[in-house]
Amino acid sequence: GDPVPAVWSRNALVMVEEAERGRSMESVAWAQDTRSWGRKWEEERYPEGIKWKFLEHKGPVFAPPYEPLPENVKFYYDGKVMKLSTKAEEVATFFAKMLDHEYTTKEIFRKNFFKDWRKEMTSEEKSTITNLSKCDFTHMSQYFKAQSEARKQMSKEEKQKIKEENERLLKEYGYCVMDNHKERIANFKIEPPGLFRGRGNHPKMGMLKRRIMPEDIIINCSKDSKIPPPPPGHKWKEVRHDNKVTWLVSWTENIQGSIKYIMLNPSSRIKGEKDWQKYETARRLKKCVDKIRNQYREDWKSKEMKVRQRAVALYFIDKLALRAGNEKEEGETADTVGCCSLRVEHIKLHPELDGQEYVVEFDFLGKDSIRYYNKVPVEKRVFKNLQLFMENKQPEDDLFDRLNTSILNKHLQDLMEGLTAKVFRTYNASITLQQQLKELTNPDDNIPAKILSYNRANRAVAILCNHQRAPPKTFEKSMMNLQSKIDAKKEQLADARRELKSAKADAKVRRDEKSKKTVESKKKAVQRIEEQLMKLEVQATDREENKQIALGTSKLNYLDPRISVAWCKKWGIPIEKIYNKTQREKFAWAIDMAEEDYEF
DNA sequence: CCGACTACTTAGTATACCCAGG
DNA sequence: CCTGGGTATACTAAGTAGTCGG
Repeated sequence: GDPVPAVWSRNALVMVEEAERGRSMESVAWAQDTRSWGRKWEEERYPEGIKWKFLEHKGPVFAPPYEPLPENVKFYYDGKVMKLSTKAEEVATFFAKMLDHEYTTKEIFRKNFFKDWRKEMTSEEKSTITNLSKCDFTHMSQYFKAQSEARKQMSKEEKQKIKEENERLLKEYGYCVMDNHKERIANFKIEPPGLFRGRGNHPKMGMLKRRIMPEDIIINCSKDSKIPPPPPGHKWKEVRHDNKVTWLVSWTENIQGSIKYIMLNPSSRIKGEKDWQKYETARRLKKCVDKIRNQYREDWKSKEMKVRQRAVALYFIDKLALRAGNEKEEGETADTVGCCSLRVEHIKLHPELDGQEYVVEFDFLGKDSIRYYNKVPVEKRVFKNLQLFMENKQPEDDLFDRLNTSILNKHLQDLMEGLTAKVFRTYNASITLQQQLKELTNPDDNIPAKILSYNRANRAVAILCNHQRAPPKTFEKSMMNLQSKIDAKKEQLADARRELKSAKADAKVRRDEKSKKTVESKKKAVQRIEEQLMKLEVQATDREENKQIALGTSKLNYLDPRISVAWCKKWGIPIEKIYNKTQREKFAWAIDMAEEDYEF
């Protein structure tokens, strides 16, 4: 296999040096501690399930306390001014801040909000405020708009002050020490209270997300570390020392009752190693995917219904990169599905469609309520099986009634160690990128054209994984701007060509050095403008093709970064053209280890 | 096998920020 | 120097998948 990337152990030293250059006593102390821990052990492997041996951090940063509105900002009920209690006012401001958003017009949102708001009211408020439609938040809303406007208009000095305060916070709370590394924490700030905004048609939208207090917080750190003190006058819910998990802080959220965590940044050793491992698992799948494909094709003929369903579902997961589709609690979340949870109503069978045989039409809402719509020709056996699965069922019945993700994953585990449904998405995404890069990269292209090819390869993956985005609000406008830039450039080019022509004619007559030189410089100018024009045109194509497709998600989560690094090395593309700073930090391990001949 | 619980990855959108061009 | 538009980052919701106890 591949060697362990040196980047993590090297980073540890770099981080220590950086800390030592810091001015505050605090950071010097940290640096010294870090170094002594660094001596304790060098990058050793841990026994199964152990995630770390030493963990020290400063605890979370809590949301700023509520600041009551100034006296002159009024709330009106039924046309009359009403002074709200602090608690009721705070919740009202959450609604007022969202007044322009479509959410606040939705029936469920309003109902949930009003119900939770009433819980925060005094008994007098409760008896007065009985109808949300009679509540007038517009003055509050205007006040907040003015506030954010004022924030934009702040002087440079004021903005600088805020920036410095954020930096201070980051420096103090944004890092932890895990073993011999000083690591960046991903989300050290606790989520502030507000109104829950689910995606899609979420039954809980508008509910009050309550303020998290120290008493809700579980701290996880090692016994021999400096345990972070709770804010004065408060206590932690619990301090534990569990080195079988990677999180530093957790609390239970009140909307779904699920646990939220504070964890490390993707640049950290613990996340990076896991990421690397993920792609290694996908590469192991590459070695046996043919066998697995043959196997599930055989299983389409099985006598057992359960086996047939499993085999058809796996075919979808493999061919269409569908998600596994865990069961969800009905009524608790938006109604979305993945492969195993598909219902009869989500597919249509067309024995023939647009000249193709055996077409399956998919139409369902997947993760984040993003619509998956696709017409796919399938093999006859798959088609016949689907007909069988749908026999005597209602639209709302499960398509794969004998199957769930746990059954499927158990089966996959037998086919390959560590294989689960999601590995297929990773595998197919990465292999597609590699193939597309081979196919689309033209060795004679210049760098911008090669990058366009890269983006097209990336886009093929995003389409496969159905990574969509709302077209940016400014899309049309920015396209028009770009087009007028292109037009201007074309005119400039025409001018330059005319000038070149006349310079040539001039040189022919004069036949002197000076006019020859002029021709040369005019030639250069034409070339330069041609290049600029081509760059703009490439940009326009790229942007148009990207209108509704999000490239970021696949780049960050599905594409083995070593493929991209190798491609950059092979074609002499600076890595900065492909990965921004954050991405380079996350993929430091890959940048470190991949050579130009890397094969996924 | 099931449901509850837990830990972790993947996801789109809102907002902050920065820099090119007027 | 200012502005606006485009990119980077922050945010947090919504998935996957494992474990455990009955």
